[in-house]
Amino acid sequence: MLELAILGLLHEASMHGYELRKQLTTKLGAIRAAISYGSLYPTLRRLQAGGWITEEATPQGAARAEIPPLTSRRGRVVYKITAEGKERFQELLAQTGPESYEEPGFGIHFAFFARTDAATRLRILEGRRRRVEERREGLRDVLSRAAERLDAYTLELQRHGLDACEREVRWLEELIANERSGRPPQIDQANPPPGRSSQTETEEPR
Amino acid sequence: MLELAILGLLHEASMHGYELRKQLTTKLGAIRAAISYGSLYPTLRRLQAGGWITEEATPQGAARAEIPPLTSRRGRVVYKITAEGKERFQELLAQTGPESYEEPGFGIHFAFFARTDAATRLRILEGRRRRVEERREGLRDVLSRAAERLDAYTLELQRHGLDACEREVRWLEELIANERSGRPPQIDQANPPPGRSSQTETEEPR
DNA sequence: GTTGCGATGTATCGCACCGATACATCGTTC
DNA sequence: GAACGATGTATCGGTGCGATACATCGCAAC
Repeated sequence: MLELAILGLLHEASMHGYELRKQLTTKLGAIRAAISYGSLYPTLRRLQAGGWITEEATPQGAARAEIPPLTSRRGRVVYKITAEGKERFQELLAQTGPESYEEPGFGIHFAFFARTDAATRLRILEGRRRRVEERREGLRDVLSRAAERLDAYTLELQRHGLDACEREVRWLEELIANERSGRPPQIDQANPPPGRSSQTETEEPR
Repeated sequence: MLELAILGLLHEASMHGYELRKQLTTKLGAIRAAISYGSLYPTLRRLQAGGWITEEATPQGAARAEIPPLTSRRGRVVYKITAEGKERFQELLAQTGPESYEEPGFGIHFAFFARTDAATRLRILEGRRRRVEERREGLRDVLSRAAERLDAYTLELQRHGLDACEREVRWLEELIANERSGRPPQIDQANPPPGRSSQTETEEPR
């Protein structure tokens, strides 16, 4: 799941790990607190091993290779998505399985909807809705035959959960209606979304 | 975290794994879909190793030890909490750290509030509120200086997350007010919560 | 002036938990 | 009689997290 998010961000611009984490935190702030380095770096390693991303030369140029003997001088490592990585990103984007309907998978997919085709968007939104409805029904069941002798606090928790489910279903309904009406939010102000086609082709080094 | 939940349920009654999972699913249904066996059994193993729980004899009595040669005849294994386990449960219940303010820790603690002392309840509720408020502020920041050039879908996600935060803070406020007024939900109908002090002292075997 | 602190930055380790899978029994339905 | 779904125990690989370590830089306090 993290792979999708990282490829998505690196698709927009090359970055080093620290920056990546910050961007992930704001982009996915609604669905998870903060990405741990214990997840980030191993995932970067994995992506690198798969050939989806590569290391770029550091801003200081050759400096990094020059001073390995003492203190090892670890410079910032800038990661860049490869052509295969872009393909992989598209593949992951279009992939809809059960994990696209659960958190955090749903949230991550949703965060990249601007680069997802309309059919996939709809499939994911409907899949998610179904899931949340099931969850909602489960909670309703427990609450109705509350003979389940659950204490008041536990019941309160279920009530709050049920409320959240109902709210999310309504939210999803709205989004689905928007999608169907062919009026998705897409670009509202002035946001050329992924490609940044104009200007510099290569990232300026500092 | 699972340890707390399992000890809590076994505190109420001895059970085998399958039943435990079902009960966990309904008790914690509001905060997580279903507990995986890949979590449950290792945790039971861990609890057993720590001496917090023990295996009870299976209903069929000696049958289990008799027929190991062929087909190994795996019977149901009933787990029972020990005296040390009850102590451990109290200890975990009273323990308030950062993980008691995050999901899923918060939800699990909350689910056992009926057996938590009032001071701890209040501390957890306030800690949680603080956390959610921080999260809310973070989302507000991102949304206000939306110059963060996030696309419309990502913004919609943040908006939904912000809404959920605001709602939860209000919910927590209410709960905290209730706690302070000394009128916690506790036992509303007729639910003698943990001890089941009357009737059978030893669990009747089927 | 140095000292100490917070931000930037890379990285690993152990652990908790999940999803998939395997295997076995039992009762009911066709 | 066999096919299926519920009950039941258990493991395996993988993902992600929290804690921790280490290093640099700029700036504010003393």
